[in-house]
Parts: sequence; structure tokens; C-alpha cells
Amino acid sequence: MKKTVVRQSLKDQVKSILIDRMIDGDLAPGDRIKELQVAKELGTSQAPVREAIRCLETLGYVEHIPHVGAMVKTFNKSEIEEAYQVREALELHSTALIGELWDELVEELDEQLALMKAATKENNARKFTQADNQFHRAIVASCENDTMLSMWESLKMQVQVIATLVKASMPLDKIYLLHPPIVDAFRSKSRERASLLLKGHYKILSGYWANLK
Amino acid sequence: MKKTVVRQSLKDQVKSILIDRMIDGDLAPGDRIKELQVAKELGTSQAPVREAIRCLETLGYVEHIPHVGAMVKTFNKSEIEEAYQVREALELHSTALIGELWDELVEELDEQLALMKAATKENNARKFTQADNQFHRAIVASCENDTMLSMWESLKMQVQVIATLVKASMPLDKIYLLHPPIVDAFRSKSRERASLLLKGHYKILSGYWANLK
DNA sequence: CCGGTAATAATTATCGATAATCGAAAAAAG
DNA sequence: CTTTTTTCGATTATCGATAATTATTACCGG
Repeated sequence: MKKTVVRQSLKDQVKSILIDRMIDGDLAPGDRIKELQVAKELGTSQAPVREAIRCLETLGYVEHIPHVGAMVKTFNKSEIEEAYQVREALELHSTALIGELWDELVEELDEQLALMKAATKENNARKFTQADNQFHRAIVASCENDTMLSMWESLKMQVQVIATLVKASMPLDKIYLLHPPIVDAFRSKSRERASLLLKGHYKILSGYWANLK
Repeated sequence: MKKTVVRQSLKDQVKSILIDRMIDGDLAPGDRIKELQVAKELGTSQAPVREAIRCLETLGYVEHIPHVGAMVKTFNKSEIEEAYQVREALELHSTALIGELWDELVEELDEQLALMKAATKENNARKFTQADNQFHRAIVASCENDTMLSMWESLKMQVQVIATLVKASMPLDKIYLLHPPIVDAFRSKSRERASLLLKGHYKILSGYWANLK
């Protein structure tokens, strides 16, 4: 029984809080992040806030101009498209690399599929998006390459943007229907079929962001 | 004619210096990065050093333990293999995405191929590795996806490690020979052939790091 | 009223001091 | 002599003050 006390530095706490705010929409794209204001709100000094912002900047979630400050990154259409292309590359290659985890993957995919189905019935885009992300994450995780997975995860802000913008008009039922065949392909351990279906999924998705402003 | 004075913050300078040291080998994997020592050496205070370290940590080049400090990341065999798999994923997908830049790509590939050939004759592994990196970078750059390119580039430390470890025993002539067919495939605008040859290239490379340690 | 300049306010960037924590060394106990 | 506990030194983490920079506001002249 090792230590049970969990210690978290102020900078890490600030970082997490800021990321949560971005994901929740409390910090919107383009919003300024004022160091002293954040420090005051969170009851800390400027330095840990600056350090947290350095992390966010390096992750690409924040744009920083020297002596002007940091703003929540506004991803334009092209950047979002780029992120989805990278995501696709990682998922397809993960499909090519899967070693032993087919059954575990299928189990997870089934689980998320059920959550997506339920979200479709409730017309709950937020829940749908969450399950959809877990679905895709499971594919990348199944190739047991942590570098691949953490890279895939670092794109979460771009993915969040499209989820927010397209939320109102997203045809959940149609997107849902793209997924069961993918699960079946993984169930059959058919890399080629799974790849083909994933490509098709992404092609249809790219139709949605093509309609973005 | 806009401003010609280039201003660079201390934290950015510290970051660049530390990265250069890592690439040059002056900072080796496992080395401690002591904040006050670096600050003293570089004539600054602790804060910009800490900020620079936060960036390096987020990039994955440095491992940080709270209250213990930062060390240059030591990539183990598995992590290097992972990085090369991600690199392969990005290059293959870039090959699938190339739009208009075939001729520019081929021109750049020819150029780097010539540098690689010269480096082989001189048995200069450092020059060879540099040209080899530029070769692969050009492929990723040709799909005009900045997100893809910056992710590919963020793997440079892992690539640097293998270049250093394998340097003495790397059969430059054999690795060189993998490249001209790739260039020809791109010259013919054959995505499938280029992909196949790139896969082959990576398969042979994976033989080298399998022999590590 | 408009444009240019100067002053000011807000915020960022860095400094240097102090507090907190870990690991190493020294001391104590068995 | 070995193990455990305590102390100390080195280093990290944060604080709060000061310096530096940009954007905004105010003022003046044409």
C-alpha cells in the first residue's frame, strides 16, 4: 500500500481548469486569457498561470502574441479539416497495426455504439459526440501505440469546435448508421473492410465541415 | 517595409538553446535540467527557464517529476518504434492526400537524394540523416496540411535518438538505395507504388531498431 | 472634424526572494 | 555492522514586486 495522498501542482490545476473551460464553452475561441485575472480568480500568483498557458500554447489550444497575451485558439475551416485528416491517418494506420486486441476493441465499440444509439433517440448531440469520440479513440488505442494515441488526443480541441458548430444541424441518425458496419468489420477482423468504411465515414464527415462558414 | 527588429522573449531563447543542446548531444537523455543553473548560465532568472521547460515537457522532449525536476527524455525502444509508426502513418496519408505539388515534391526529393548520395560516399551519417529527414519531411509537406507537418516534426527527438545510436553501424549505402524507387514512384504520380515503397522502407528500418540495446 | 502625437492604463515578462519538497548525508538505535 | 530516523542541502514551486510593451485615450494643431 503506497502513498495515497495525491499532490497536484498549482500550474497543473490551472491548466486543467482552463482546458475544462474551453471544452465547456466558458472560454470561447478568441477569448483573451488574462494572466492576473485568472490568477486572482483561482487564488494563485501569476507564475503558475503563465506556466499553464505555456502548456496550452504548446498544445496548440491557445495562441500567444508576445507582450499582447494569450487567446483561445480560433480554428478556421482549413485547420479543422487538417485535424480531421490527421485523425483519419492515425485511425487508419491503427487499423493496420492492431495486434491482439480485436475482441477487446469490438467490445468497446459495441458499448459506444449503444451509447450513440441512445443519444440519437434522445437527440442529444453532446452525448452522441462523446460516445463517437470514445468509439474512435478505442480504435487508435487498440494498436497499443501510446505515441499515436496521445497525438490523436491532442486534436481534441479541433474536434470540439466542429461538435459545437455543427451541433444544431448534425443529423445524428445518419452519422450513427455509419458506425455499425465498422464494428462488424472489426468483428470479422477485416482490416481492409474496416479501413474502407472508416474512409467512407470521414468522407461523409468532410461534407459537413465543407458547409461551415 | 515593416519592422525589421526581431524581438525574442527570454523564454523562447532558453527553449531554443535547450533544444539545440539536445540535438547536438550536449544535453543527453537522462541529463537533469537544473533551473537555477541554466538560468545562471544563460544570464536570466528562474521563471523564463521554467516556462521553457514547460514547453519542452509538453512536446515530450523532457520528463518532469514534481519537486524533483526535469530530465531529458530517454526514449526506450518501444517509444522509438511507436514514433516511427506514427511517422509512417503521417507519410502514407500525406501520399494519399497530395493535390497539386507533385512536381515540386519530386524536385525536392531529387535534391535530398543527391545530398544523401554524397553523404554515403563520405560515409557521413550526420549529413545522411539530415538529408533523409528532409526527404521524408518533403513528402509530408506536399499534402499542404500544416497540422500533419507539425505533428510529424514534433517527433524529431525520437528520430534523433535512433540516428545517434545507430550511427556507427548504419549501412548508409543500403538505406540510400531504398530512396530512388520512391522518388520514381512520385515522379510517376503513382500513390500506390509510392505507399508500397514507403512501407517497405519502414519495414527495413524497423529491422535496425529491433537490433537496438 | 480629422489626424498626429503624447500620455496613460492595462497587461505581459522577468526578477529576486521566500516557501515547500525531495534526496542525500549524518546520527541514532538495535 | 546494519537499519532506521533525523537533519541538512539542493533544487523546485510560488509569491509579489518591478520593468517592459502594447493598446487605448486624451490632447493639440490644422
